Amino acid sequence: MVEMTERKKGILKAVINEYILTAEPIGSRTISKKYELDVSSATIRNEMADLEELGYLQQPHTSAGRIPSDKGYRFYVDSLIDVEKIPENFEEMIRQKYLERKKEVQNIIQVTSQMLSQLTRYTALVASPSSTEYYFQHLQLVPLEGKKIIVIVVISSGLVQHQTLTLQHRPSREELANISRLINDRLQGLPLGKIGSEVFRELEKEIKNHSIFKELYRSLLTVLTQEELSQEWGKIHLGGATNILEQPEFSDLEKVKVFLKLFEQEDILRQLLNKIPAQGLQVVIGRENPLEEMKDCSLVVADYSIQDTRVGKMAILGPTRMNYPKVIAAVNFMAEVLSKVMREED
Amino acid sequence: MVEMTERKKGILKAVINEYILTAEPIGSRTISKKYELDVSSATIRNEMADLEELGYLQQPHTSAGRIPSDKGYRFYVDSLIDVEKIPENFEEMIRQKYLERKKEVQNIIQVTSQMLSQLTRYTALVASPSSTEYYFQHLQLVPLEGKKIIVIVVISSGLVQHQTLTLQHRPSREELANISRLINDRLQGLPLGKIGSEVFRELEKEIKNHSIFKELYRSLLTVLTQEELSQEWGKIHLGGATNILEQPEFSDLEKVKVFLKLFEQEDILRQLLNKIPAQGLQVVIGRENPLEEMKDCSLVVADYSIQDTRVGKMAILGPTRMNYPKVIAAVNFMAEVLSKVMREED
DNA sequence: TCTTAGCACTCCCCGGGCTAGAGTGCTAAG
DNA sequence: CTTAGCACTCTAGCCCGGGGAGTGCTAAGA
Repeated sequence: MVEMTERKKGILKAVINEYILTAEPIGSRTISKKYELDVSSATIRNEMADLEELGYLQQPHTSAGRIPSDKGYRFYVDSLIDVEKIPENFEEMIRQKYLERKKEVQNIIQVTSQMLSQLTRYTALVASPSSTEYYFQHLQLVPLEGKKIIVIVVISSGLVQHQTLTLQHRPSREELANISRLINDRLQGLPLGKIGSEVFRELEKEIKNHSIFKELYRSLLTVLTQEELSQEWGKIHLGGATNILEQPEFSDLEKVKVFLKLFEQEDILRQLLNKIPAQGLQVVIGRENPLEEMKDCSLVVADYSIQDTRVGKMAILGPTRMNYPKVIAAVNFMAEVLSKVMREED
Repeated sequence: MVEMTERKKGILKAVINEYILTAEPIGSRTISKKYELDVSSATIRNEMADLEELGYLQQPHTSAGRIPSDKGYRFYVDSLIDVEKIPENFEEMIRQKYLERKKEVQNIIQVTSQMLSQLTRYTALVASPSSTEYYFQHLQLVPLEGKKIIVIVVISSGLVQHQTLTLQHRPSREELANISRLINDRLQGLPLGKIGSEVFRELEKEIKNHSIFKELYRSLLTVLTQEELSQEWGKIHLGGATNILEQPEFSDLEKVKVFLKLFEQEDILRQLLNKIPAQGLQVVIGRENPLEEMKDCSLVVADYSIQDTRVGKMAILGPTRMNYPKVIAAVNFMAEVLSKVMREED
């Protein structure tokens, strides 16, 4: 019966570190030379054969070096990894980047995805905040030409949703002012999740004399309902989508196609992130992934918060042979910085 | 001295049509067989040699068939092409698609790029309206928590720009109402192009007692200045970016990389479209292209209008060997439909 | 003078076979 | 238990030659 020993762990770690760098199968000679383990290549060979038997390593073919298996990576991530440190001054630099853009949520998210992909050289996915924790702040009805009005809803932390609407007749300014005052009084401060048809029914009683309300109703509901909001909110920003092309494992055009097609379908990406129960930091390796297409990929996911409430996720997508120490550090770091920045926003 | 004849034109057209279909060099036999020109392959060979001398065709190497040169495509597009017809019922289908989404400008543009890429199986670029022809409609200042307010500007045809702003002190509701009324009175109906620092200076005199104005000033200017607006307005929507991968000329991964990188840089795409003086429909072939990277590509560009004013452009990007009859028809068609839909919006 | 059949020639593509090199597993000795 | 040595295996890269597609030229026919 083969068992795990400290030396085996050292060798496994060495193999994975080396493989992360080179993307080539690693032979016993390389290990015994580069890492001072003070044993000969023959010994390493024996140990590697054991590690293969244990399922941590595998051979692409006889007479080639070893590469890590998913199980090997898993063990590495769980027990062997030395997470990198992010240089002190990076936070300042990134804050600078945030300041350069208007402090709008969508911009912040976009900057985040860019930074994350630059930091890691992989592809970053960042989901904008999507949460029942948002609350209604202000409704504004602005008349346009003719019978059209624009419905603007301001939600906490500066999120704005708007929609144009054509009414049956041209509304007067007072009419609009009245109705928006009524609605504002009733809804102000309510969490979006609690705004349902009951609230509207109550409202309808109060303002049933305004025929506009019925027309507004549908519009408001769509603007406020999560599904509609999620168009903008759960929105996934991709950063460095083409970075994945730089990885040697994607030198095959067919594979690349599959991925880029995936990237074009936002809803799939959204589902992907949602399926992963990120609390803190989570690493999903190879076939652990919910999508078959991603069997050669890993995801490093973290969530970020506004005021201690988890509202969104971010992830790095890269090949299974990913620089985990670096990526884990980067994702952790960005999640923290983003959470801080979001808090300051409020 | 070799001269162009009707028969040469026929052969050139046949070669290009065939090459568009197969992406392989075309031999004389193929032409004499598939197209009933009633001459033997030997005659075709002579004619093709002439066409090569004239610069319309070229040979990848001796003893291969001919492929069209940029000049050949140019002649084809200018003089030989039979533009395809778009089926009658397509317009209805596309209108349906428009209706499915909220009738917001950004959504309309997105749908347009999707449709265009589906229609052609190439990559579509659609620039959102960007124009001095837009005019100011309404300003709204909404207080958020603390010292923050949100500045919302509604521009003609329902475009909305907004930005959050932190003031020196917490503003009162009346203060905000007053100042926005003053600004609205002054700016209402002004074309954005005419809103410059002079207007603001005048305004400043009127409302100098409101200390808020100075703080607002910068914010308003950025919201209203084109450069800032162009963030959203000149915004390029890509449709079917990965379609370009389906083309055999992009089976080389290096080429693909160049393109996908390009697609990630919106400003470059914007410049690209701006450099092309699209009035009606324009075809840019191969090296005629302003970007070196695109020497193997063609662009078919058209502009679209709102109320007879050209406000934006759309384009199809594909390999030089592109199905011009189809693409030209599609771009023309979508530009027209979009112009119609935009008009109905107002 | 233009067209066409015939033919020799050119060049690419593709598959087979061969070699060099890297890495292994096994054995036997330290 | 470790290690040196060795035979073995497998791949990547290279060269080579044949088949095929297509050409240009020539000379004969309309």
